[in-house]
Amino acid sequence: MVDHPSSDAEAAHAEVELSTVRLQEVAEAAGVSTITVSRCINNPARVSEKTREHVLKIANRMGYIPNRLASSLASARSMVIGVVVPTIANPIHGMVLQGAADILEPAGYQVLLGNSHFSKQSEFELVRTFLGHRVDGILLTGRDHLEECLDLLARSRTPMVEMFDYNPEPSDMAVGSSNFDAGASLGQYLIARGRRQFAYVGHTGLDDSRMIARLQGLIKVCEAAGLAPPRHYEISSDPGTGTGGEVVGTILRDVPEIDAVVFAGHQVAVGAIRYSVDVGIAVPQRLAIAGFGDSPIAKWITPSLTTVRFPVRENGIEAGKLMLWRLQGKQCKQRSIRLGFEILGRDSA
Amino acid sequence: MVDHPSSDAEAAHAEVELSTVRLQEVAEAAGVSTITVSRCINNPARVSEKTREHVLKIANRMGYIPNRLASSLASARSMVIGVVVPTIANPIHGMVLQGAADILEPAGYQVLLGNSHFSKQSEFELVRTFLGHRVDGILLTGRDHLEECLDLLARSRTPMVEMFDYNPEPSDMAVGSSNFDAGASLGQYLIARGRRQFAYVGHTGLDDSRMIARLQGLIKVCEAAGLAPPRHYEISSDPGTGTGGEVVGTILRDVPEIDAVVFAGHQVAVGAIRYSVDVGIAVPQRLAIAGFGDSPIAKWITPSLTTVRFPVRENGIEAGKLMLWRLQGKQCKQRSIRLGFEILGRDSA
DNA sequence: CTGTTAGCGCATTCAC
DNA sequence: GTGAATGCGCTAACAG
Repeated sequence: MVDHPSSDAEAAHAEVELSTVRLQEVAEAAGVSTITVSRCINNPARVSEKTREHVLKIANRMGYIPNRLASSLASARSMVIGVVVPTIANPIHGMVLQGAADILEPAGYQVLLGNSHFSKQSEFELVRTFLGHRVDGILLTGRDHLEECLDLLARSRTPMVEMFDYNPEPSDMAVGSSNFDAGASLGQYLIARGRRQFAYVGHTGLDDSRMIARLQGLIKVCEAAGLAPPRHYEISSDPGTGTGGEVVGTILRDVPEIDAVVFAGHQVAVGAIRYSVDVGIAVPQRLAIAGFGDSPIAKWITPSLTTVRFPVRENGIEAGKLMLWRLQGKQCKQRSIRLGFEILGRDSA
Repeated sequence: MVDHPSSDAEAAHAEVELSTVRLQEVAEAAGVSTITVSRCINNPARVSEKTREHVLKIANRMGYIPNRLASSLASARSMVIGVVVPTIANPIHGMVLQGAADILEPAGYQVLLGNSHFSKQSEFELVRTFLGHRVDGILLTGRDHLEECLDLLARSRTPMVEMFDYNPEPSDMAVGSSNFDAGASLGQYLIARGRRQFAYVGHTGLDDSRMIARLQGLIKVCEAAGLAPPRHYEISSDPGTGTGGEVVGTILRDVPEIDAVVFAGHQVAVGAIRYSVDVGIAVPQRLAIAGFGDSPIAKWITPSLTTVRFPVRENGIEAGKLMLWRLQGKQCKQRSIRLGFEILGRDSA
């Protein structure tokens, strides 16, 4: 082994070294300028086929991995999209995220993840962090955000999509089903089947406007039908764990006239069915139980859960598409996409 | 309004402008050097309390958001951790991810997400992408990876944790339960309860070593007990959808002697229970059904599913902790953490 | 405790 | 089709 300063020949063998090969080293090894190497990777059309092949072969052999930090800094495009979900432990949001990632990743974008834990304040801080990373776009869950957060977003001119709730006048873009309408439809369904006295069970401490919108829809149809407004209960269990169904016991003890309980989610509704069966509350004869959101368990529990199905994955997909359109300058399409929902009338109500 | 070139006074009012305030502008407005502002943010202890307060107040008022691309480039630390999961639509991996994020985010790290879709090749490409982003660490799912992938990881000297499978000799770090042992234990449990002829149902086209390890554990105990090895079936349904349970019909038609079916997952196992009940296969009298992984549905279906519970969220948490330790230079702890599992003997087997 | 100098690795803008 | 100069915004290392 001769001990000489690094030469082109050596550089070409650097594949066994650290993957800290720089653009410049590739350029030297290939006998071209740095910008040519850059173009071979980002703008192949603007380089002759011959040089391109030559350069790419060398880059490959050297194990060159472009430094996207430097690239993003210089070009002001990070190819990263920040996504804020309340939690990924809940499969619903996992699927939204999956939908968005399935659109964005093939387009060359990476997803930077943030969990708001259902807190608008945390959401705001995540947005700040994302802007620090100079993300090219941001996906938020729901339509209810801190004003400062929307302000910041607007001033930074970062494209933003609100997912999972219909919003006809989004601050930027939005996609989702109307949770108000979903609540109203479910209420109508129950009323049509003879229910007269409702309870609604939400979750304490969660900044989740969707759950509130569902209740408001329910309230509206109660009013319209001349019924008493639903009694509002809140439980502190984490939605998604499926615990907290025992609340139906409390409800019936409080207000025995109640003949229908609507849960803000579906997991807890299933838990409530299970609890009711265990303690001998006849579902649906004595008590109707319904929820929002669907899953295999909702279908397979006995009695099966009457619930509202939302096109979950589509939310992420459409949000991703909206974002891509904007990023590619095609601002032609609508800014707000309304998705539907479906009342799944099963055995529990 | 006077039209004059930007002055310090104006800069201090820039909060209504774009959030493209630079460190230098803050420095000028505060009458200090850029490095001092930098230190106020990243190393407050090395600045006098007086200047710090002064500078931070101004930075705040100007709506300054540090550019982490530039920061990362200059400091060679991105404060980003790349995480590869097969899919986030599956709550199991969602919870692992959640556990990891819950540890990493409070420590100031952001999670860059990648979906491998159960493909080792995709995993490799994601790792490349992550390295391009100069992530400070990488979390992978499972212990089976492309050799080139591990090579690249090692050469880049990027800390890495393999999650969700026990690996006594990880290429870097690892955390998880032994899926082999889990398969063996479940097998023993079933054998002890009189089962003699097994079938195992996996999923086609998935690079998932965990599912294979479970089968191998099962094979071992069958051998040890002098039983025929389990018949191996594969279904093409996406695990997590819960579809594909009809396979038990095929199995019993093929090999009527089979008295126990073990599913690689739990969703499909529940689907199989549901199917069996529907078509009149007596569970567990005629056929035992068991799976891996737990969820409310597994407990609430009738008959309830005998399955193996893994400490899912702990996987993510411990992986996050291992990563943090490494990142903070505390290499004292073990490189591999073994988590346990629990056979949940319920009604289906 | 604070400032100066010198990059980090790449892409943009203009030349040729 | 290719290259040279310049800067993206920040921090490391050293100086004072």
